[in-house]
Amino acid sequence: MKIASWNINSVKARMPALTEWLEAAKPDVLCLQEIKTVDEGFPRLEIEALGYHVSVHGQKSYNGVALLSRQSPDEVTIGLPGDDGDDQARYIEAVIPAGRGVVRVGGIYLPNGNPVGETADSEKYRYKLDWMARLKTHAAKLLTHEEPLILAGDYNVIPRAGDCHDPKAWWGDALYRPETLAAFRAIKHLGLYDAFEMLDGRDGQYSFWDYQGGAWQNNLGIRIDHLLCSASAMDRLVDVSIDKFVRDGAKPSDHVPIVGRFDF
DNA sequence: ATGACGCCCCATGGGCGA
Repeated sequence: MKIASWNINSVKARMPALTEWLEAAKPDVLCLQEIKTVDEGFPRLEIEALGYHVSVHGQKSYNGVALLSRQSPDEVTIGLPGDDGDDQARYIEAVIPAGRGVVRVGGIYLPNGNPVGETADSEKYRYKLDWMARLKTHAAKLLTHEEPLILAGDYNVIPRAGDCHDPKAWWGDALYRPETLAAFRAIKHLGLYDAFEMLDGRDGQYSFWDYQGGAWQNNLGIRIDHLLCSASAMDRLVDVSIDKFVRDGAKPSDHVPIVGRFDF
C-alpha cells in the first residue's frame, strides 16, 4: 500500500502533472496541499475517473488540502482541532481500509511562518508555533488509538542541516530555527518517526526547489515534506521515495511527491 | 538592496509562498 503526500501548488493549474503522476505511481492514498480552490472548484470528476475517492477541505485562493484514496474513506474530518477561530484550510484526516485492518491518515499543510520578526513573535510565526502545538495535542490523542497513524504533508520544517543546501543561509528562517525544530521534535517525541530519515536518511534529498534563481537546475533545495509514522505504521514501512523526477516535468509544482510503501 | 517565478483574483498589479 502506497501512501503519498504532495504539495501541488494549485490543483487546477497542475491537472496534467497530477493525472500523469497518479497513473504512473498509482498511490493508494495521496494527501494534497495548497490546492488553492474551494471545494466546488476541485476537479473531482477527473480524479474520480482515475479510480479515487475524493475528500476536500478547500479555501479560496490560498491553502486548501485534499485526500485521495482508492478505498472509500471512513471518518473523514476537516480542520485541526484546538482553535475555532482558525479559518485556514490546512488539515484533513480519514480512516482508510488497509489489508485486514485500517490506517488513519492525516494530511497536513503546516504554516510557513515567515516573516519571523525581530523578536520571533510576528503574527505569522506565532500562528505557525501555535499550529504546531495544536498538532502535537491532536497527534497525542490519535496515538492512543489502535490503528497505525501516518501524518503526511508539507511541514514547512527543515529537520536537519543536511536537509538544505545552505544551512547557514537558512538558519533563522521560520523553517529552520530553534523554536521550530523544538516544536517538531516535541511532535516526534510523542512516538512518531520520520519515514525518510529512518529508511534512507541521506543528506541532500530535497522535496522542494524554488521556482526562482535556477534553484532546481542548481539543486538548491530543501526537504520539508514528511511522512510521520506511528510505531505500528513504521513496523509496516517497506521503503520511501521522493519522486524528484516530477520536478522536471511540464508546468511542475515547486514540491515533488514523497511516497511511503507499507506492508498493510 | 532588490528581484528573480508562478499562482491567485469581481485582476490588469499586489498578496502570497519558502
